[in-house]
Amino acid sequence: MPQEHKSITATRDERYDAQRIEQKWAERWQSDPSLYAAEPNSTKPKYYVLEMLPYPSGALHMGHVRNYSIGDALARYMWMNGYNVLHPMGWDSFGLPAENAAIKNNTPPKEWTLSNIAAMKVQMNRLGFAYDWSREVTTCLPEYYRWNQWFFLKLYEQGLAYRKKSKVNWCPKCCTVLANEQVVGGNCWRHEDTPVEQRELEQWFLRTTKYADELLRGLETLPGWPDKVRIMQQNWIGRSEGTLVDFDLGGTVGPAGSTITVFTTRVDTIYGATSVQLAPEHPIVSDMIARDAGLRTKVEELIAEQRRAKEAGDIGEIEKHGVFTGRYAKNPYNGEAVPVWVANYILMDYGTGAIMSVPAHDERDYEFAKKYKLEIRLVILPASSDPEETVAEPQLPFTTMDGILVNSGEFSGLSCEEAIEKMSALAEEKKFGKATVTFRLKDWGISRQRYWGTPIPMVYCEKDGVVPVAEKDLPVILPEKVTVTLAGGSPLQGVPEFLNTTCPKCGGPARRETDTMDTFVDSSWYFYRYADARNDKAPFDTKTIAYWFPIDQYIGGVEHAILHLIYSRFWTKFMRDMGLVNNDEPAQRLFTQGMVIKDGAKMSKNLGNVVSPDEMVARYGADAARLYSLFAAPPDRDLDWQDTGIEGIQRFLGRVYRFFVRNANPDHPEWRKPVPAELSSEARAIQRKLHQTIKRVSDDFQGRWHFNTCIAAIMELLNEVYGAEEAIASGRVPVSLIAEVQRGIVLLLAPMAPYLAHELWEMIGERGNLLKAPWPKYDAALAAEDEIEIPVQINGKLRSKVVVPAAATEDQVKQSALADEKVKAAIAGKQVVKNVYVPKKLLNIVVR
RNA sequence: GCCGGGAUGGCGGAAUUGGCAGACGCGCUGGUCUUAGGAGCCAGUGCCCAAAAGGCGUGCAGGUUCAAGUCCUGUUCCCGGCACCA
Repeated sequence: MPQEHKSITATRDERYDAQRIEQKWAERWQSDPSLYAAEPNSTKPKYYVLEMLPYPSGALHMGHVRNYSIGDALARYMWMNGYNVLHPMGWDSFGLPAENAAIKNNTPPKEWTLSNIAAMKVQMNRLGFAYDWSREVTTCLPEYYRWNQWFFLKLYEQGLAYRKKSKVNWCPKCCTVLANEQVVGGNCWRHEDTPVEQRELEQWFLRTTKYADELLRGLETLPGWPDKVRIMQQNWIGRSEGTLVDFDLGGTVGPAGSTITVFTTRVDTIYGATSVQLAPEHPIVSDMIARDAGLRTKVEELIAEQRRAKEAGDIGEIEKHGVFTGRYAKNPYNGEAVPVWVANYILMDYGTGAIMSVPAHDERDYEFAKKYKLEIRLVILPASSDPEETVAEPQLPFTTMDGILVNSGEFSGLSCEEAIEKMSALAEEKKFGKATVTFRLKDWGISRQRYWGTPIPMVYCEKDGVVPVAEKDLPVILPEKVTVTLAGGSPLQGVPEFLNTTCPKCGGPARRETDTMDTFVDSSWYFYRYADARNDKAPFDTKTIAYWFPIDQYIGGVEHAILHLIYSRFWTKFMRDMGLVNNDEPAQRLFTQGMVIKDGAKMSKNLGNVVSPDEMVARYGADAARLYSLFAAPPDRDLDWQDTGIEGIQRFLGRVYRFFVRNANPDHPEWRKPVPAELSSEARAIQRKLHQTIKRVSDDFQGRWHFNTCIAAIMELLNEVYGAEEAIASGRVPVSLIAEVQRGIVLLLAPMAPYLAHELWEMIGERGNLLKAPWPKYDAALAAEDEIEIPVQINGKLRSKVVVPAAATEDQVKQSALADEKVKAAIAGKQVVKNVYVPKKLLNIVVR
């Protein structure tokens, strides 16, 4: 036996040299920039596959390799299936790290960024990703960011961009404000150990809340998005239906008026309201403390407590404190005057910053009332199926909606749901309130007190106030000679030639806005620019967008589930309303790949478990690195990187290579002949496995995207032909079949290991472009088994297996089973109660 | 607290619809070729038992079913998101 396999022993010539092969093809591919270009006027169906663009930090990490390997496999697969594929790449190249590098190394941010881009582009090309670089987008260049400014002007015209003074999140490390979405558990999203401070600043906001409802409803039109992401966005938008109710204070307190409007989702419990609770920062509280020094001290304490809790990220666990203001407010439903309190658990930025407190039917109010000995009044009793039955007093607080109103005047006896409807209607009728909808989603604060970003195209004129820059004067160029520091305000304030300008309206002296835009503005629409990347008249041409959009498949990390993906959806809706695009949503399908981890933890410099893509490519080759990142786990799950795992993949690629070296014979007269219908059983087994493999790989590409099982299937096929090597060597397998198998392997491997696939394609004498070679089709008849093995269970336990022809009937299977020695022994002396036969799957004999 | 996701050999993972648990790969063991093997090739490898026969096995406890990793009830732990949201 060992002798027979002598020929499989590797010789020097058969060695798989990834570096040699990959260098050769990388050169060829780069010499033809049109290779991966999308066709402008194509009759083919379009397919837009997009991976999230990287921040040019200087080097790709394994998460990028994984993300882009998935996208590239899909793009290549779609090319092979005859689609006109758009597969672009770009650089999310504004942002703080460039400024930090500038401070540290005294390198201008632009220089640092562009050299990083150049380096990462080399990495991407070395990995063999098939991008249409003619559409490359670099967000930090004026050709791109001028359109950010243009969009800003459009938003401003429509009242969707506005300036307001408000409490904002401030990261002391970034020295800039952050959007709500960029605050993670009270900390900065980039500095996970840095608590965000609250500062009062005048800032530019985009009115994302205008689309709150549509952003929420739109999620239902996105079945191609992961449930997880949709649920996260749903929670983030936080729609809540409720009622606004005015409580009259009886006499004006100050500029904020004499009415406290509360928001409640449970107006049905209002007869149980025994106090009104105000957020410490409520304007009416400001009025009250203006005339009451004692109250002021206490309220300031509450504000401080609230601020501390917010900054520590545990506002949810704040110990409830409050203070009675000495005032009373009238409940418009029953005319009762209830005490007005200020409490540290009431948030100014949700609802109206004021609530009615119903201790009997709300956990928080209950806790507060217990502490301050406020009245607890039961107004809802649990619903009983039997109206005659006297209901026991429920355990307090009783918060479910499953109840009946009591002690609630004319509304007593109604169910909670009925009551909410009728009571809201009454409020509206009597003009002391109305049904309303509140959202958790806030407007997007986009001002950043940083240098390396898009200048906001506004000027401040002493005479005309806030004036937008004229469209024709765009772009407002970001100056390059700037001293970047991380102290006090935007570095642009220190650049007089930028700062000082003239008013677009009156021509008089004016000052430019020195804040720059959040970099999430850049990434909110970059994928539209790809479709028409060199347009200098408009951000893009609407007709071109209509052809390419929506994106067919977007692929990226789940960490963007809220931030980038909600802003992008907002931007699409605003552009649609402008008439710039026709689609309601940017991407039809979204795929979020799992993280790459090592030794059970996220890769990080601190842990020293970082795997470098460059090192992997140098040691194992790009194909191995790509294939392993597809093989080690299904793409939606986290991937545990194992160095021995990639070695296994490299071994597999070597086995493939050697099989081809030994058996490729394109000059053989039979190489291109059809495979004969009559085959030896050995040859037939290979043919069957080939067709089964084509089916399995195709199914996975179409459906679940479990590339790990695709690759496993190809490995099985290879193992099959290795097992038949002796039959091949001695001519019992027709050359035409070997040719078919080799063509099949190359085609199946082409999307995932393009370098080796191209090399082998050439080796087997193919001259056509593999990138667009048709994806192989399987023949169901050839994939079908002639004989199948049927497991035989006795009472549900596996006892034997019988081999029967694939077409065997139930009776035939039973007969062979009953003839089987093991089965006979197992049922000897017992009575067969019944047989369960699952065609082609299993036979279970139930005995007693 | 609420909302997702997960738990399968020594490891990564497979089992797409309730039908042979552990495909494929890693690791390990043995063999072979070799001056050598850290290359290649072949074989074995869930656990228990000396082996066979057999038994046990998909976080845990129950249940449904001829049949459960898969369905139902309860429960533990891990990961992610949200969190006095009124």
